[in-house]
This record gives sequence, C-alpha cells and structure tokens, in this order.
Amino acid sequence: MRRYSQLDLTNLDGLPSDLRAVAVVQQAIAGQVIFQQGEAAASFFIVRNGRVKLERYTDEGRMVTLQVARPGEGVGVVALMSDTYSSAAIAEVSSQLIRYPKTALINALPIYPALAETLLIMLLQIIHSLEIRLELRDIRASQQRVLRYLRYQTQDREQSIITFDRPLKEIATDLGFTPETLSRALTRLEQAGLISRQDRQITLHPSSTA
Amino acid sequence: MRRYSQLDLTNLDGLPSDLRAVAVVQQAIAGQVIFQQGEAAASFFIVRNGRVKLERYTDEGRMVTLQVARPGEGVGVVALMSDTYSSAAIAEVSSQLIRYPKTALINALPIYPALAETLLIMLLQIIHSLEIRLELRDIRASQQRVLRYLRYQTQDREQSIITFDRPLKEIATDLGFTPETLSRALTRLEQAGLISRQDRQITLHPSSTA
DNA sequence: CGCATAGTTGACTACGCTCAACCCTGGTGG
DNA sequence: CCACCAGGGTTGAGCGTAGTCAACTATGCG
Repeated sequence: MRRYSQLDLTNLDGLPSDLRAVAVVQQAIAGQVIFQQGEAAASFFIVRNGRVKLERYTDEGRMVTLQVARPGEGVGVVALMSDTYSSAAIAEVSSQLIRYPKTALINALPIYPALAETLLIMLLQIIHSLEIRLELRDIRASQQRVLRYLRYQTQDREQSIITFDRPLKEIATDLGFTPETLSRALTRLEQAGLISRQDRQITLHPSSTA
Repeated sequence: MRRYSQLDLTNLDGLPSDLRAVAVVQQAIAGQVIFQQGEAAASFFIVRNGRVKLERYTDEGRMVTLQVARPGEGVGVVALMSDTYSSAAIAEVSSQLIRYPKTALINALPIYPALAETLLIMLLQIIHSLEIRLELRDIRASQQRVLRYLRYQTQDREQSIITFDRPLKEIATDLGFTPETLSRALTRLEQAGLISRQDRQITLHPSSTA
C-alpha cells in the first residue's frame, strides 16, 4: 500500500489548495483539553509535534488511556463517522496540531483517492496499537506486562535501551497499573537481572527471550 | 458519511464487475481456522453469516479475543497494510465468508471512492469496538464489568433483555474472565436484584443506572 | 527556604485465579 | 429404555497478587 500515492497531512504545502485552505494550525499548552468526550465531533486532528493522549472516562470515574498520539498520528478519527467524540483528547506536553474540519475531509474523499489511503493507513495503525494495548491488559502479572511493554518499545528501534520521555505516573496508567505497582515491578525486574535501570532509562537484557 | 455512496461488499451482485470477479464465497465449519496469526496476509474477508472470532496468542500462551465479527463485519482488515495477520481468525460456528484478495482491493481503491468509504467505516467500527473492549478491561470488579458489558449489549436495541447466543465460556474469555468468575458475577448480580436470569437469557433491571 | 510533585517502600485488604468436586443436560450405544 | 459418557456450567476452598492507604525521600521551582 505504501507504494501508492498518499497525502501527507502534516505537510501543509504539499496539500491540494482546497484542503490547504481549511487546515488550521493549532497550539495547545501542556494539560490543555483539545476536545472533550461526548462533545460534538467537528474536526479531525493531526499531531505535528508534542504528545496528545486520548482517554475515556468510565461511569465509575476510572480513566483509560486509549492512545498516545505522537507526531504524524491522527487524533479524533472517530469524528469521520460518529457525531460525538468517544474520548477526550488532552495535550500531555505543549503540542502543535493541525485541525481539519470533518466535512471538508469527507467532501475531499471522493476527489483525492490518496487521501483515502492516508486515512486508511492511519486507522490501521490505530487498530494495531489498540490490539497491542488490549493484549497487554490480558497479562495480569505486573512484571510480565511491563516486560512485554518494554519489548514492544524496543522492537521498533535496534537498541534495547528505552528512555521514558513521560513521567512514570503516565506510563503506569497507560499500562493499566497504579504507579506503585509499576515501581515495584521495575525493581523486581531489576533484581531478577532482566533489566538495568538508572532513573528513567531502562536497559533490557537479552536473557530469556520467552 | 452515510449519505455518501458506499459499496456493499456483502452483496456480490451490487459490485462492479472487476471486484465481483475476484470475490470468492467461502464456507467454514465450526472451529475452523480461517487464517493463522503470523500467516502471510493475502486476503480480506467479510462475514456473510455465522460468527468469526479474532484472537491473538501471547507468548505465555494466554489467548485474547480481539473481536467477534458478525454478518457484515470485516475480518483480516490488517491485511490491507501489514504483510502478516496480527491475529488468528476462527469460525465459532458454521459460517460463510466472502474473500477478497488484498491486491485486488488495493488496486480498486483509487478507482472506486465508494470502496474507500466503505472500508473507512468498517475500520472505524472496529476501532470503536476495540475501545469499548479496552474500557471494559479496565473495570476490575467482575460484577461491574459484566454489568457494563450487558448494558453495551442492550443499548443498541430497545429491550433490556439479552439472550446469549454463545456459550458462557466464550463470553467469559471475551470479557477477560474465567468461566467461574463470570458465573459467580452473574449469580451475585442476580442476588443483588440488578438482573434476572433464566439460563442464557438475562433481563437487565433499570435500577441504579450509575 | 519551603512547598508541591514524582517516586519509592511498607503493611493490609480484596478479589480473581486455580484446582477440585459436583450437577445437569443431551447424545450415543447396548 | 436405560446406562454411560462428555461437556457446559456451578459451587467451594485456598492462594497470589495488584489495589489501597500511608509514610517517607528526593527533586525541582517559586
């Protein structure tokens, strides 16, 4: 699929003029709410830089992190179909987004096949990341889950060193744990010799690939 | 988005001839493996009737149900992007599928904008169901989780009666529980007066909507 | 210098998993 | 027609582990 033409929605200058005309660059400070869960879904966003987290609140008040969107990734894709956002979007750090009104995108779909492909790829990546997340949640033992998480982080790059760029707190809820549990899991993994750790930098030891 | 033209991939007669030519109807008996996790992703499927479950095996042997596809829903969508299937597909009951070779679909994308929209909608629905699933997993207390699950089942239809069309065993793993836990949760919910139950038929009582 | 926040560590609790026995139904075969 | 068996489902006892509450340290910032 990559061999086909795509639209790079992060590069404004490469866009056809009608899309370019509706795209708006938007700045969000750390902690800022881009949109709220249940709000009318008017726009679709692409993260240009920074980090935006998508989270969903259950009735009981618990909060689930559905996705952490990094540069190039889409936020609020459900807007394309649904009338309301199914989750809230919050900038974890100061971030820059490009905002596309949903109607403009929908209208552009039949005109630019490349746009459809771009969106399809985007959605497929989201599906993949959700699948991984779901699989992670099914590992109950904290150390195993953390280990698996770390492995997923490294498999993209070549190195087996992970540097957390976000507070452990965030990572914990991301994993579905309390900060305490994450902390304990990390120390136990270190005691077991499976990882080394200095502060936010983790080195994965290759032993026991199972 | 619904107002735009779409291709109904389940209706062979409504398809353009080139797509019609590559679509293959395929029968699967109960328990049959449609494709295996890690296998080369050559095709994309639509469930015509029956029920197909997508599951993923973790290294430790645990198994996670990612999706249960019912008639009209897509199976193996990741084939569109990835080279291998990220999960296995297994027919829970005797089912009929329509098989589309991925290359044919990809080639058809720029030609039929309606196809792209159909696929987008399909993917968005998958994303939505994954989000729900993920949210469910975050509710630790078994009774709450089951209750929430039941509510999701009813909110589509008007009635507050759910009839399980699959063994409790399946539903349990679907929810991320053991059958024992699900059984206990159901009896406790009944004792608490929140539901009534006769065998596989559950009636949700409207009390305590929280 | 003091306050807020991130992170760690400890003790206790709670709840789902595991293992096991048991019931019940439907199907099969003598 | 009954005896047997297999599988789904329920119930019980005990264990393990993540959550909770709490105290404490360390770090950064005003």
